[in-house]
Amino acid sequence: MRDSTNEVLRNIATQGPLSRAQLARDLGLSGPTLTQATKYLLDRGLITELEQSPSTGGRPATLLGLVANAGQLLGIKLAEDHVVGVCVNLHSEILWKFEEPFKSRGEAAVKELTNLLRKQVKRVKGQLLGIGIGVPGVVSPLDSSTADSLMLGWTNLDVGKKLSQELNTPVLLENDVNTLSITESLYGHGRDVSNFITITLGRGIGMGLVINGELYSGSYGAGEFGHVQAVSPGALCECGKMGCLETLASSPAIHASAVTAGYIRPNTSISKLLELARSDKKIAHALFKKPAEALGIALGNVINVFGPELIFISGEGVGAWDLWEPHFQKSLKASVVSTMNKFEIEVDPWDDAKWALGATAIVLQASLSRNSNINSQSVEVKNRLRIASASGFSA
Amino acid sequence: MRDSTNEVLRNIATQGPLSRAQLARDLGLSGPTLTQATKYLLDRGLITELEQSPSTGGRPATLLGLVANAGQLLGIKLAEDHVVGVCVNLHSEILWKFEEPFKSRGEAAVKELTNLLRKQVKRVKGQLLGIGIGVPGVVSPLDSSTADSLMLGWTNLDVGKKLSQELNTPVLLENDVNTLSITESLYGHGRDVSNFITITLGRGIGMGLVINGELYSGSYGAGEFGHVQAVSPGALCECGKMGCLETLASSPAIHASAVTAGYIRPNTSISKLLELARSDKKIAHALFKKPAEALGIALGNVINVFGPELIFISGEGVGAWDLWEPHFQKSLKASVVSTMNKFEIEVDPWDDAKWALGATAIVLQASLSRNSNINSQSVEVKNRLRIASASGFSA
DNA sequence: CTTACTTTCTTTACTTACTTAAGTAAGTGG
DNA sequence: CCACTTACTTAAGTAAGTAAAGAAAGTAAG
Repeated sequence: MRDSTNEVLRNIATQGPLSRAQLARDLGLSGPTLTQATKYLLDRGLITELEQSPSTGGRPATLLGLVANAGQLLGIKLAEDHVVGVCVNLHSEILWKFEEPFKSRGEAAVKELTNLLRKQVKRVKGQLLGIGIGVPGVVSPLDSSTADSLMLGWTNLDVGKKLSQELNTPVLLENDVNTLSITESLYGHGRDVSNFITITLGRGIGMGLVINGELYSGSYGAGEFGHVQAVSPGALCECGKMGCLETLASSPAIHASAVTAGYIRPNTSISKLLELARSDKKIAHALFKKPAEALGIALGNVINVFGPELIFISGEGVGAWDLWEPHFQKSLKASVVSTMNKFEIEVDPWDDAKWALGATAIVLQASLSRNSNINSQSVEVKNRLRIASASGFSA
Repeated sequence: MRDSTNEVLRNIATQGPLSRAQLARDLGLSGPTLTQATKYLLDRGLITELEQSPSTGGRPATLLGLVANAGQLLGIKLAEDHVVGVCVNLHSEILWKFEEPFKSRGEAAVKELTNLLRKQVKRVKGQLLGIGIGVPGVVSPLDSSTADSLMLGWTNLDVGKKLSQELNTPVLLENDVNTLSITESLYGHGRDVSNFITITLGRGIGMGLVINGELYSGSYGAGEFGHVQAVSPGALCECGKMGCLETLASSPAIHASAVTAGYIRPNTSISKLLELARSDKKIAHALFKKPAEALGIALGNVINVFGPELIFISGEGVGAWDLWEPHFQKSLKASVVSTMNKFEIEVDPWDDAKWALGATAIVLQASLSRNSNINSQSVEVKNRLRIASASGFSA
């Protein structure tokens, strides 16, 4: 297959329906090359001709769009006690969702997950391209298979390989914040931005980095934003260090500080705590000023080094963003050097299914990306997309 | 010209003499392709056949090396009151050096620099590929021509274009810390490392980032490490913010704190100050503990986010590294998360000519890099290297 | 000193992935 | 109706790679 075919598919998938002429301009290719590439994709049923766009003085362009049912993807979000998942088509339209209890700790975890997913895989009608799993922890960038996660109680656990063998389907793991970053980079505002940062607030504080349009994974991992030192001397973090940002600004930390101050009892829920804070400005100030300032300074420092165009803020913690924002904005402004003060901030309302949706994006990314032939799983996903129509299932 | 030809030239330039067979293995190309590519480069006099490497059981390999005199480069380091420069051949051997007084402030600065460089350009025998200039400040990544520098008193000054027109030679500007990073990435320990960080200590505190083997310049610049917030509330920095790392750990800041403490008088030199600190442990402790700890924490936080393999520490300030190190190492260790604690640190002794040498590296980089066709200057440098032998000057 | 083997490099013939050139298709505006 | 524009197709050619085969230049063993 031609190099360009992949680029064409990628552009149609991410930008929506496009004409051949437009694709040629975007990709810097000649007309004939596009005729060739699109013929290949049309033959295989991956794309289809749609309506014509109105003429601009000459022959009107025929738009080409992705065939939604040429493939389906499963996206999973793992938590300590449950699993959320979605099945989507190539338009990233959710076909169905599921949520099941799951114990991530203990010997039987992988087996339980296997059985749970086997049920879901059976429900898929058509070509299943692969399963993407978002993990709250560190995933090896080499194989997208082994995971370390404090939250799940996993140390160097090769989940992906086992699942993939048992289910006979490509399985790709990725850090859950990174899946969110890829979603933004494929579909969100990050689509036409080459350098941006995603941060997530919640039980932990995470960061995903997109550099030159690609997810950055560092040499030994990246984006351990929750464990930058924010206060000195500070409290002991579960990572073993002192004064991490998480000890100050994670939701458990804020909850704990409210308990210590006597505003709530230890078993009061987070939502009750937020209600209380919204009803009493003094309490809001006492609970959120320090964390929000620490977050602003820490993020400002990353911006000074990284010079991004865009910052996404997400995670379950953004439900309380109104309480963070004033202090955060002030300290962020004060810590960023003036030449870099041009970035935009986008706060994304949090949604449980969105994370699972993000996990499907890593599979799609693998099938579309230029340089994702690193591991066997990605290659297999690509192959499945190519031969989709050959197996004769498509609508 | 083939895509591979550039890769071949790049590998020979950076790795030293190599055989065709070795290059084929390194680049993942077939024998015929290498025969073709090397024939092109040999015809043009850019490379030459050297001695044969001893046989390993078969036909011995013929080594191919860069022809030193196929091109020459000028590298300049600008300071507020003087200019240091070197002329090197393609082996990066220094042919001659110069140092001249120069007033960076005022209307006449560019004209003075032009005249000063014109003299040097005339001294070059052979093909001058281009002039690289390291600037203590921010250089626009778009054109490698306009510079902002507090230290030189320049705001948005388009130096490169004017010099290039007057001297009829490609001129590339780059931040001086970045030139150092490129030097490490081309010739130094950073050669086989894809993600590393360079920091410099001195009048300011700088940072260069190499990501995926390429210099990272951010969307609005990058590496403003001297202006991350290290202390709150902190002293006013010349950048207008409060509590920047530079207000604590730059050499003027340390000097000032020694004056305030009454150890020295305002006009005592830095070297006298270091003598004093080395003779009295208490003074060393009082002057260097806080800055070194702040540096350790700030760097640790960057490491947590970027996960690099290697850290270079350089700049005129490393002359006092023995005084920084103990406090620095301790706080760095304490702030980096355990999974990323695998990086190495290399402290580079500082040398005035090395910075100028670094400036030549950006020109060489432009002629060798895969994707440096962004601006006209880089393209011109490439052309000059290609047609070098055609003009019939070579040895 | 021949013979067998290894490794390096070159030549030839082919493939792939594009291109340019020329023409067809289908609209617009005078 | 006819010139003009824009979109797409067909045909032929080119650039840059590959694979296969062989020549060149060494080592190792009998």
